Amino acid sequence: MAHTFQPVKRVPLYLKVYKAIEADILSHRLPENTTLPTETELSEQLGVTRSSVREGIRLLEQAGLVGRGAGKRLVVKRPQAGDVAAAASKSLVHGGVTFQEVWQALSTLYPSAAALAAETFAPNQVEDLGASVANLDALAPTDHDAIVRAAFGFFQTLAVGLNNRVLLTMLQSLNILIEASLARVIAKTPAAKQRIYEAQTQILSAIKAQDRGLAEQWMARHIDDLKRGYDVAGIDLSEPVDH
Amino acid sequence: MAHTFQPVKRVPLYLKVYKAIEADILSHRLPENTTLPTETELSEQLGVTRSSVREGIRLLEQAGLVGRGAGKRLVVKRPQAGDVAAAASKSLVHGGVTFQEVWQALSTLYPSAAALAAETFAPNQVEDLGASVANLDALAPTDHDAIVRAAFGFFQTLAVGLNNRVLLTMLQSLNILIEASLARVIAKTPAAKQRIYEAQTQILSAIKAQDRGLAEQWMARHIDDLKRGYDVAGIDLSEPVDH
DNA sequence: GTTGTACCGTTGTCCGACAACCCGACTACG
DNA sequence: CGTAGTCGGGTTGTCGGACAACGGTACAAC
Repeated sequence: MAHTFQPVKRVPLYLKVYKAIEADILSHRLPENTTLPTETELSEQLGVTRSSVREGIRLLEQAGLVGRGAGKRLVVKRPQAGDVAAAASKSLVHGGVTFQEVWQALSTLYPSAAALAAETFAPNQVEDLGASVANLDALAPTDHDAIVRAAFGFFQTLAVGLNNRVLLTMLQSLNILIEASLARVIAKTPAAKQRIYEAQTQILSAIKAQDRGLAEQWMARHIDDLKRGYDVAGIDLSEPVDH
Repeated sequence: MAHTFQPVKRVPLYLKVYKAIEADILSHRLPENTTLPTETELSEQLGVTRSSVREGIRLLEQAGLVGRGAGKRLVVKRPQAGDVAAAASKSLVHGGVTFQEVWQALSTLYPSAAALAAETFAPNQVEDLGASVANLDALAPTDHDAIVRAAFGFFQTLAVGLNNRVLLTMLQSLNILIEASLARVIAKTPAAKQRIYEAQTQILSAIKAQDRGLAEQWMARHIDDLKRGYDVAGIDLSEPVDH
């Protein structure tokens, strides 16, 4: 086989600036909450103009590695699960994923997550979940916005309770992806509150009883039930999730 | 309750530039592969200096919404699943997630994914999976790098075959998160190739037989087995995944 | 047909300047 | 004493202009 050459890579300065600072952050040479030097100082230390430094900073900013602190100085940040989830969801939406794909992911991930919760939840976490369900129960069946918030509150409490940032990020991404559309569906489904309440109650008691299989089953049914609302509302599942 | 005021928001121009272009991209007014105007033209159209435009462009760049095309002009891009997964993994690593969390996520997600594969895979997809396993089988038990690549090839083929970009993104994130460390583990485990081969063969035949439960079980065992390698290698699972 | 050359448009980088703004210190006033 | 003005220094945000580096194209030369 003939030898082929790699294209030589020329790296713009602003990218080098980004890489340089990123490396120091990822290696913890710049710990969380450190305030970075001023742009002028950075430009002196790195030997490039302030313009290039600023362009590099924009990249760091968008990557969630730094943020503006109290004054205006840059501060090293660690990305929160919520931020990562939001960014990922945005990209996925823009990538054109369909409702079908999101629902399949929900059906795949959430039942297993419920099973895990049944196994690992401490009594006070079960209590939190119970509070979430009670919160839903107290609402008027016509207050659709509040019902949606409460329904997601249950999922959110469950996700947070798993105490696992990887799973949390994934579950939150899914939540974000369906939240908007599910709100529309619930607004059109008269018995929504009742059905959600019953399903979540069943899931709750399965988790309380530490019954993996049951929690998984009921969560699967719950997701399925929510999904059915889309058919009823006439939403085509093969369409991209909109923004 | 006393009335409280929202902090007044001052939006820098470069952010407005970002939002403006992002909005046009997300709404498909700028479809994929569109070449954007030159920086000078953008600065004229938007009424700001080129510097501000450039800072906005860096944000778009990092968000994966645009990329440099053939020449050097900016081209509208849609984020690929791989990009999103890479970005998410990076953030999670920087967030300090532990091996424990990653493995729990793997054990939660992959068995369900295998079950889904058993249900949905077409014969030619099963064939692809089989090729992946055969590929592994052909390797020398000492060629650790190749074994790692082949093992991940199986996971990758399975993830792609699901034909679901949401799940693909999540599964790929997990792959990236353990890839480096798993390579180290496999290098230290003599019987690694054999054990991986057997597990993946079992999973394959379960999928071929369209047996959800069996595929799920074997995948769970496979993941468990891989995880055990960490204990043997003396890696503390409560430590953060390193970079 | 390949190589050399010249030109042009675009990006990358630099410089210098200034307005807007945050913050701390200090003063004046009630 | 405490609150509201005022001032000055430090920093970011924005501007404009300048030029080198590079990609692409067109054309001539070998």
